[in-house]
Amino acid sequence: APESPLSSAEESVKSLGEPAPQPPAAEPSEPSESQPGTPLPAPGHSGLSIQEMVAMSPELDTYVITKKVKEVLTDNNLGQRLFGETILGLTQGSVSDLLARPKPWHKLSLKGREPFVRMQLWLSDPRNVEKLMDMKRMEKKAYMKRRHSSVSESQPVDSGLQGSDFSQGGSPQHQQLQLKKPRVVLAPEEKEALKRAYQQKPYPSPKTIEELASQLNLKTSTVINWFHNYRSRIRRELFIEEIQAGNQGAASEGGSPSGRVSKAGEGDSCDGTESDGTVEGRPGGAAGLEEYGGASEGEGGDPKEEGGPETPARSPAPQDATTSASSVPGTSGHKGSAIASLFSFPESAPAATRNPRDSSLRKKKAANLNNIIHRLEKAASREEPSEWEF
DNA sequence: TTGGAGTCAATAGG
DNA sequence: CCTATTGACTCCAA
Repeated sequence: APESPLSSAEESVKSLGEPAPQPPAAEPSEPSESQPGTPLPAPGHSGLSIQEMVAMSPELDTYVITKKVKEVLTDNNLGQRLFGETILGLTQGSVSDLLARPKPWHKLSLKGREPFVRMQLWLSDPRNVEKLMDMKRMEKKAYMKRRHSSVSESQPVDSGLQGSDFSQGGSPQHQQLQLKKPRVVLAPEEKEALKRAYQQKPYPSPKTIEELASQLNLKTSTVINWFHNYRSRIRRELFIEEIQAGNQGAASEGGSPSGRVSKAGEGDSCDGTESDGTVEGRPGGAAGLEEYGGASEGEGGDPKEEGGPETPARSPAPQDATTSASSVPGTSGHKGSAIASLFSFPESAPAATRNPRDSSLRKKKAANLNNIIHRLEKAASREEPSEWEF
């Protein structure tokens, strides 16, 4: 068997500065980066680059796509690493995240949509699994080979120094100095404290951050990063609930028990001691305490409905969950233009009516509200307040 | 500069 | 091995 003639390029991606050639045995050390150079070298056939396809891609149902991908991968014992590296050009962790918490299409940036377009393309490739399995075999073969040579090398019970083995490729990486930054791991209590601080003030001032840092004995940058990450991840959970809400009737064929994404939990603000009773099950009704710490207040509390910070109204076109057959239906009139496969979700849209928001997630929305408030205050204190257009 | 979006990559569990 | 989590980084836009 020759080998995979597949879109080859697919992986030659990242060419520059990447240790792509083979699984790193020795670390490539410094992460430096040369410039991106060719962003996406893997257009595959049919001319246009992925970016172009992303640009003209119709709205895709990220939830359905990831669901399908997960199914195919697990059914065939293909790992996220392999899939990510060869098909998406992403690392395992990123793939895991993407598959577990896909953001709705309309909330994704152009860049963020790329992986989904690639997934859709992959799903519509009749030989996708076959190709990946080939890759898998090739990797194993390479691994075996490598292992062998190294074994034979270490066999000689020589005395003396252990010659550092050179990973071929001859990068000069020398001693890495173990200055590899140990990776901060926040203790559960520290996280608790930070979460508590977040509930009071999702957007702490530099001063507050400094205080938190010193109180918790953390670097300022760590606290800053934590807030960035936490906000970002909270936001994402909101998106997910949004998707699930819209994608109710998911009764696909036998199989996926559709894992609940709920996680919730969170201790309440005041005093740590998780008073939490046995809140079992669902994202149960959380007490929606939403008082923002200090700062302004005295709102003329009108129970106003909160409006999403953005995208006032949208019509995600609820796709039917059970999207069968990935292959492109009749559409294929033309010489396999890859784009066609992006339009493979013909089914008419059931156009369901948005049902009232579910309960729960109150807390999260509160944080979101804080977000808005924060911006308003910020705007107010700055230059001419005049227009608060939203 | 600040915040958001995407990712990476180390690491914790299976 | 594999997958999930998560602190840190890179890019970008305002």
